[in-house]
Amino acid sequence: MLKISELAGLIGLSAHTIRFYEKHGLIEASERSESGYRLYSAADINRAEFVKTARNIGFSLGDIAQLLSIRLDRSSHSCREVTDITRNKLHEVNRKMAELKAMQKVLGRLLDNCDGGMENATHCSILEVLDNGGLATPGRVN
Amino acid sequence: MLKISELAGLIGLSAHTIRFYEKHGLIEASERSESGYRLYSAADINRAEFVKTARNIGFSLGDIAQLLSIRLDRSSHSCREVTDITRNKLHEVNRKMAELKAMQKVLGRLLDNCDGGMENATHCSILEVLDNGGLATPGRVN
DNA sequence: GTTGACCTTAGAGTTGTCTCTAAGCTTATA
DNA sequence: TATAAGCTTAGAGACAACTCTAAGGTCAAC
Repeated sequence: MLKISELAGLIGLSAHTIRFYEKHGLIEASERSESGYRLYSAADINRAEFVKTARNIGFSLGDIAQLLSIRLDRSSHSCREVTDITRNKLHEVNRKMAELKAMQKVLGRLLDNCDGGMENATHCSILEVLDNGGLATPGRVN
Repeated sequence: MLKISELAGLIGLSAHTIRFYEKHGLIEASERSESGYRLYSAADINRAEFVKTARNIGFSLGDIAQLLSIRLDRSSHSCREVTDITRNKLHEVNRKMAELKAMQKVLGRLLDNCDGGMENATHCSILEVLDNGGLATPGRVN
């Protein structure tokens, strides 16, 4: 049985974060010492590692809560439920990527068209673009 | 001179958001009516549009505050300051993109290896991966 | 002169994920 | 036995960027 900071060291989360996850139902200590310290069993550790792994991949705490409830009773959930959660996450990631790509493109163009020298910003092309409502016409390089 | 909801309609922000931006120094109404209504001049409108454009591109409110202070007195700032802000933003976007790409890759592999059928999740390969600390060995397709 | 849309303010609430604090026990070490 | 490190709790604070509410004043139209 591990104490909270031992678990924290093992899985690479702070004790604070572990308590926070506990409050949200993600991690639990199946026992307490006489003095009230949380004690983590092997099963608790596995669960905590599951949480950490899922978090590393990028699942939200809400996603993880769902995955955990499936994991807890695999036989009464379908594999499909798991792939749905995963697919939704992938879609979310794809959406964000698309947004970031658009930003990347615009920022890149802004920089391409601006020399960025130490002279003053009176004719800064980036400020001009911002003043004119954005890159109205697509840049030369598409 | 426009009232707040007129400005809101013009630039596509809510009146709430405009007041919020004002509180953060991004937008201002250079006049007030006798009864205290905000009144926006052409210059105010340009400024508000600048803010909206920068926001659309993805600059944070903090970035925009900096850009505005340069815009307000272009001659005492260098073009370089503007490109620095832009370049920092681009780096941030690149970092996030890299994170998302990693997530995309892992999520894609998880889905590839899981049939996601309606049978129960006893042998769900995604749960197994999560239980085993992630995709330890790189998948076949690299 | 009344209705209804619009305006004002200060301030609270939202979402997600922590992060920290205070005040007070417990345990290990010297 | 003294000290430091570690544990407990409830609850506050941080961050970004809104979003909304309450309570009330103003204005245009009919």
